[in-house]
Amino acid sequence: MGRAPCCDKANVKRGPWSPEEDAALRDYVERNGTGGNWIALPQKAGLKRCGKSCRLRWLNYLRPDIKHGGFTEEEDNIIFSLYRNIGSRWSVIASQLPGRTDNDVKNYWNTKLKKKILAATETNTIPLSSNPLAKFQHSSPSPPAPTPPPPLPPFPLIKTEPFSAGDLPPVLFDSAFPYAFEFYPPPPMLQHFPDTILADEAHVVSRGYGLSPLAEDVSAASSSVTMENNGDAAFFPDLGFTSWTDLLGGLSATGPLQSLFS
DNA sequence: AACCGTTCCAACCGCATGTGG
DNA sequence: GCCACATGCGGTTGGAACGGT
Repeated sequence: MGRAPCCDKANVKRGPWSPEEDAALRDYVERNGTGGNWIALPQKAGLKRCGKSCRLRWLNYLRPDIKHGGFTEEEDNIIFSLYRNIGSRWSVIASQLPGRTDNDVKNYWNTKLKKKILAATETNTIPLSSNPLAKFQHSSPSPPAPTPPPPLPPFPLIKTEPFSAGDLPPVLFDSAFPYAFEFYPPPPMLQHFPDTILADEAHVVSRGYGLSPLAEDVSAASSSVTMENNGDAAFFPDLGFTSWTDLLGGLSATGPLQSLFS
């Protein structure tokens, strides 16, 4: 037996919302709030819609703080950096873009930003090594590898215990998202950490959540660097890092990253 | 003007997760 | 711990708008 549907599809309207429906939903929510119960809301608001549909319409379109219109260069950078670091976790990415929804960000990425990044890579505006899409690109004229590498585990893993501001250096802490990443496998820059590594904005999540590994580099890094948990965060004793202070003390930032460290 | 292919985004779907009894 | 239900989330789709021929 399958899961019961969230509503009776025969008796609910589907498809695009009319201005009248929008007005009814907006009026109801502004007067009464959601009441924490979207399932009951459409009936109370006089709408022949599924509660799920109402929720989506409110969150993605009707909310007063929604920002409509094109994405800025800064938003592009944030999406790019976060996608590279955490993948398609659109709700997390959207939470860092005031007024944007996960649906917005997802659509924007799929229809525009992905192509923009691919184009930038092809014109060398973005180094291939920094491109989260590099693995999808052809590397002509060399033929594809005969055996594809095994799938990588998801990364980074996010600790479930929240941090407080004092636990981490400011560059790695944001009160809106008080979690640290436990890198698994370890970020490849910890193998080499050239002085310029952090000058590349793409290597650091814009809001300072963590240092990002590259999928393409991960398997090599994981085989040669060991990692251990030191309290709440992951460090790399083989490389001489035993704390965040050690780790950050060995790194320098230039360009757009200077503001994060100053 | 008509047709066709592409782009874009709102909306849907189903699974995952959270929560209360 | 189990179950039922509500909500959250990411992937996918449908169709309107747009541009080219």
